[in-house]
Amino acid sequence: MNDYKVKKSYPFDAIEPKWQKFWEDQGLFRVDVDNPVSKYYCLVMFPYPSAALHVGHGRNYIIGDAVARYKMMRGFCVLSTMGFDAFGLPAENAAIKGGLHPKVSTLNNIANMKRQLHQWGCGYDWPKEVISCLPEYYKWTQWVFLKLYEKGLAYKKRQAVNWCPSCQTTLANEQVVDGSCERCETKVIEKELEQWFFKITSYADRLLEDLSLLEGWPERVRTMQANWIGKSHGVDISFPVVDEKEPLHCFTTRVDTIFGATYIVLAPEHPRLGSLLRAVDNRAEVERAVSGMKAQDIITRTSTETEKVGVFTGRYAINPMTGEKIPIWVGNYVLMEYGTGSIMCVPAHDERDFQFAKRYSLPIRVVIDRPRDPLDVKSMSGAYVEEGVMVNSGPFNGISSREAMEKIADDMEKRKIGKRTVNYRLKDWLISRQRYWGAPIPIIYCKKCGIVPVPEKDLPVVLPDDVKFQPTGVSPLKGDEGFKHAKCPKCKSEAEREVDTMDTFVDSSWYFLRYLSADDPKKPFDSKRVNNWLPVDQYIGGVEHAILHLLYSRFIVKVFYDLNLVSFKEPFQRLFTQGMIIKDGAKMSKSKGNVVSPDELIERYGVDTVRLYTLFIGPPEKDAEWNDQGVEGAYRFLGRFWRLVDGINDWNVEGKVEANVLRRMAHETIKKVTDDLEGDFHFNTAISTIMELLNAVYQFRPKDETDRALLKECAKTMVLLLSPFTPHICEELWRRLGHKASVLKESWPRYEEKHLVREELEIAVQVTGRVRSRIVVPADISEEELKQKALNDEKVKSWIEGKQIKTVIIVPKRLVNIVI
RNA sequence: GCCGGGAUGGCGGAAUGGCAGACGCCUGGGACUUAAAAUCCCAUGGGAAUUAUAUUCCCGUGCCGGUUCAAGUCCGGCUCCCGGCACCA
Repeated sequence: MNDYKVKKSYPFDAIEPKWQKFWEDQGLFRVDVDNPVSKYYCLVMFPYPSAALHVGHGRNYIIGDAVARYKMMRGFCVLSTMGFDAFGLPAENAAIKGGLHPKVSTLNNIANMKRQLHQWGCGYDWPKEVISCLPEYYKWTQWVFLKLYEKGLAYKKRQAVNWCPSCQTTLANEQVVDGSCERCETKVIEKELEQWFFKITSYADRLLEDLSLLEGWPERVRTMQANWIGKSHGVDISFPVVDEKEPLHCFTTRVDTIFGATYIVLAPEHPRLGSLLRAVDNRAEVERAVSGMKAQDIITRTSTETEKVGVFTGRYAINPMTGEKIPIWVGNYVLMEYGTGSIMCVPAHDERDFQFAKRYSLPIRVVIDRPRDPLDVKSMSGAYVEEGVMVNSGPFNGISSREAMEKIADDMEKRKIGKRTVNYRLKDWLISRQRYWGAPIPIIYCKKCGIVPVPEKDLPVVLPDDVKFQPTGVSPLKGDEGFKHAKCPKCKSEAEREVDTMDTFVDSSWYFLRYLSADDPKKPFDSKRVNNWLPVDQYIGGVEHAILHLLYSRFIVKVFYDLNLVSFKEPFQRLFTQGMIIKDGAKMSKSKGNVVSPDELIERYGVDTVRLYTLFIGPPEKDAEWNDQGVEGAYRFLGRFWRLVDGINDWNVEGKVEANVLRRMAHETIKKVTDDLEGDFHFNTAISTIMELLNAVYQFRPKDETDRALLKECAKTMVLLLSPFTPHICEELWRRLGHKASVLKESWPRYEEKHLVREELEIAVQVTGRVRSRIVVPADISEEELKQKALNDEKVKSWIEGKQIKTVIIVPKRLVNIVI
């Protein structure tokens, strides 16, 4: 920032705090949730408490606040709430590095964020605030766990995790850099831990089906969710194993290619592997290769770029359709998480299998052919994955592969060698975290009674404050004897607590219900209230949450629905995902050092300027580049606006704009702004239309009382239209225009159709698609007259002279195209 | 790699298949001023022709091709960039 003082265009520093206090004192954002009349639940994704908000964060809250204010003016009873997703890894990591206790730093951060939100003029029903790291909240997160446990939807199983042997801790995929721990660079290994899961897979079908109910969601988010769930139909085929009783199961979506299955590949983690290798001579060698594959991370393994590596187990299976003996391999590109962890390989018709077969010289057999251009194995450079005609497939030869898909499945089901199944890519939700700063999982392990849930009356299982944060990576809870010690709720004997905490996504999967009963000590939420208020009318947040958070929230709500706790199937009626704010080509973040602090900007220009620029910067669903000079433009506009409405402007221009044009523009502006707010929240175009209106007003010179009344009407309209975006200046100007009540209590301006009508239109005249002239015609001209007028235009004449006119296309109110 | 999205002047962006570049920024010029700031007005995609200084023409929406009277917009094939990928939230 330059050090000279800018002369203020208007006294924002005096008016902004004044109106913030006014809204707060008047309780304009407080809602009596038991008496909703035309309710509107406007929800912004609650944030993780970071040290200070930058202008990139601001976009989310400013959009939410603009929507809430607009809906209030439309007469809705708007509930707009705020809370904090306060558990999480960064606060704990900071504590380990010698920083403050997570509870202290988190609550400090929350206090600062609340100061900033207030400073931004964002109105919330603060008494309903929720903070997920406080026992009053996480007591009920634990209750959610118990409900899922009762329903059989929470279970324990062994699962491989990324483990750093030096830090003695679990790592997220993002903490693994090139196979090593990001902190100490030790090689990361796979380790199996007993962990808690939520059975989201049993809701896979409903989560997929009900996407069709979500018409108010962006199509891309629905597509991403559908792909994430990844439903596929196929056949589970039993392959008998030579010298074994138990067959191997392979799931395939391409049963039509079964006659071309020339080998089988197992995932390195496949449970049958140990027994299959028992009697194999080079067992040690094979196992070494297998552990090498396990060391690769998932992203590398599934990449088609990564070299497919494998090892032959020395064992064989039987292709149940051909009766052939086919080898069983282990390969890095097969994942235990998907399907059955073993695949039948058809190199001629699957790209990955093709690469693998080439590398290890495994047989390739074409079973689906292209009739026009038959395939030849010797010359194939890749797999043929399209449909075609069956060949080399015994009784199925000659029919189409599509038809064969059904016939072969029927045949296999009849002979009991295969079964049609549905498979999902979606995995169960792993909720265990070996960390301190999260809600403890309410489970007790008793030597006699086994796994015993903590009874509801004993909740919350309180997170002990007095723990040691050490850089060993071991969860502080694990070393806390006082916490670990518990009495079995059933038999009262000595027992141990679960020391893992829950994934923070559990906290955030139900918070929108808690807002309605934030201070209720007896229950997590009130069914009657949530049934009145939900689904959320408008949910607003970052597109980075398009899959996980939204899917988990949908899942938990469906579980509550099944428990008769709520009467709605989906939590969020409409979803808006806003884009990120970019600075110098990268996402704004503290670590990249490209953050723009709102505090300085607010001091210099006032918060309405920052809000206006944030909304004007671009279409809100797209990423946008922050530009400090653009802020200046927003500030200039507000100064112009202020001077006009406050009446101190004595512009001395000729009246270029006529009264009837100005009136029409005013009504067009109301229509455009309203349409933008009712549609996709394109604040940028709404604001630019208001700017055009202001520019026109500056070109208008009132001549008489009628003109002055029109001018005043325009001023009033602009104050109301801008008030959701820049509420402080508008609240102030509204008073100066002589009104007593808050703009929020005012109703949204209406436009009149009769004022939108134009008397004359400018029509473009094209000659074979190129604009050659423009003509002004009466708005009610007939097509024939228009055509004649176009043909007789001087400029047009010179282009069509001596040419034959093929046809004339007329687009009403827009153009005439003369095709020669 | 897989899934989703994007690419338009010097910059952010605007455009129901129908006049590309609204609005804002930057820049240049002018008015006001002792001067500056602020403010107000005008110009502003690139190239060319004419000097009649107003107008005309040509080229332009990441790249290659197609459909159409007409394509930033639709179709096919690429390139590059961004988000998510299950322990960041």
